[in-house]
Amino acid sequence: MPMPVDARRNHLLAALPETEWLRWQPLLEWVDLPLGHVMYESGRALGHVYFPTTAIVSLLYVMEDGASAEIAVVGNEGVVGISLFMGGESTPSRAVVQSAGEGWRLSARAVKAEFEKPGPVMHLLLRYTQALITQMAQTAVCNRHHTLDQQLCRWLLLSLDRLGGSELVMTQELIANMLGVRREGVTEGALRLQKLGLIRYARGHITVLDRPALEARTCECYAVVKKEYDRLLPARPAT
Amino acid sequence: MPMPVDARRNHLLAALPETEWLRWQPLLEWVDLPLGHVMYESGRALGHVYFPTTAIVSLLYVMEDGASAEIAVVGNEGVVGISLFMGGESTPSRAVVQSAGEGWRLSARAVKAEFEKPGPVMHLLLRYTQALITQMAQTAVCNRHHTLDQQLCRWLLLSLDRLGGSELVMTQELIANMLGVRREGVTEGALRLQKLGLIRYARGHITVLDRPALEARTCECYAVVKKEYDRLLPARPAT
DNA sequence: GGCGCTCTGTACGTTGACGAACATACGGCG
DNA sequence: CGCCGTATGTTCGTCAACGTACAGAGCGCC
Repeated sequence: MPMPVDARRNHLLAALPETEWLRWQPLLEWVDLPLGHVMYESGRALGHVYFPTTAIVSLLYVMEDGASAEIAVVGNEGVVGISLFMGGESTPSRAVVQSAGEGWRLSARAVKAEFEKPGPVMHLLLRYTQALITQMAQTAVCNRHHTLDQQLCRWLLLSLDRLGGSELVMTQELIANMLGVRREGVTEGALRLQKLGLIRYARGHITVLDRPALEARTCECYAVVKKEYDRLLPARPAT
Repeated sequence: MPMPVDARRNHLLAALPETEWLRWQPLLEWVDLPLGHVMYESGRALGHVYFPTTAIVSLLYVMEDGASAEIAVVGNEGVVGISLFMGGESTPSRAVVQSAGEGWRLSARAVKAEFEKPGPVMHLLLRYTQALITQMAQTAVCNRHHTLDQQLCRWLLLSLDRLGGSELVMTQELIANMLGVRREGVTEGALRLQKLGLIRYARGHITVLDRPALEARTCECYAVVKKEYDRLLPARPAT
């Protein structure tokens, strides 16, 4: 088996029909995605789309005063850089690696060429985009109505889903940046969760001990998003 | 000129190249869109996409407890029902007519057939979708960081842009539902704006008197969204 | 032309998150 | 082994928005 077999740890790449997969293999390029790496900047045209395998990427908007808010999160279920095939070439948001890892990338030219052919690639990418839209919409709702505690749970669960495993490497400061809240707020929330025995953490390492309890403590937003991803992107539909 | 010439008051329909426009004309169906009409319901498959001409439509999410939050707003610049061509068939959100008016609709079958042909129709709809995504993202940011007053201004401006003119027919109660805030909060905000001479209102009619001042009073979110719509959907690119 | 409904205005206590300031504690490096 | 930087914990006053309750006020309808 050639090297890019690892690439199929990304669900979108895994969902490619065999023909497309064979055609894509030589085009895929492995990339290391270190923590904090800015994958694209607001308004800047992108050179590649990225399919994370082990990394998690946050799409966030940074305001004029420097405050930020996460809009959505992308992991091995998706792709970073949808504006390339959506036709806008750029977006007002920024993509930052939130959890270090790896991924595969495809040049802008290649992805556009693949997308233009009517067929499964286009439909797969569009269905993923719709799932991403749902995540953004639910983020808006959640920001409006739910407490910091609920949002923290949602965020932990979304990140967990995209990592596989039960541990995240992530300081409270970083989480606060992502959620667009104060670090102290995250500390208080995390403390409560720890006291209840749902998580354990220390200096940038968070372990989830009781996932069902976390799910019970979060708002409906998490379930809505999860359900929509499962509906739009069933596991390996093309294998 | 045949009847559907009015349909070109919708910017997307207006942007269609002549060939496509001629093909679409017989497929378009005029629809009345009365206030409060639910165009589609969470999770329900859609039968048509709608191109508003004079109506404004809110995409909103209604929570289990009945509270709601607006995710985006669509007027004569866009189309309601993107999930039809995105491939999901439905979304977890609801579309409600926020300001009565009219529009044109195209059957699900027709729009899918048109979208599948590689060419200008697909690119136009996708670029619109990306603009809509930006609006949703910015709504999330705005909900996180900005005051009710700022959001009220943003909302008025977005609605105004989609109506043309300076008057909206809209009670404060309805605005509150859209924004997902208390009615009293909207009253207080509107009162402040009125005292400053930026708007005038009475029993469900709001007139904007000083638009530049409104723009100065809102957050950056409005400008970001507006700029992105202008960038992605320049006026009549295909005429 | 008054009755009733809808829309708008006002008030008050509560609360979740903020901003700022500071206290503790772990862990790696010299 | 001790120092220092980063990570986490705590406190306190402030504030925007909430929930609730109720008071005018305009409009239409009988």
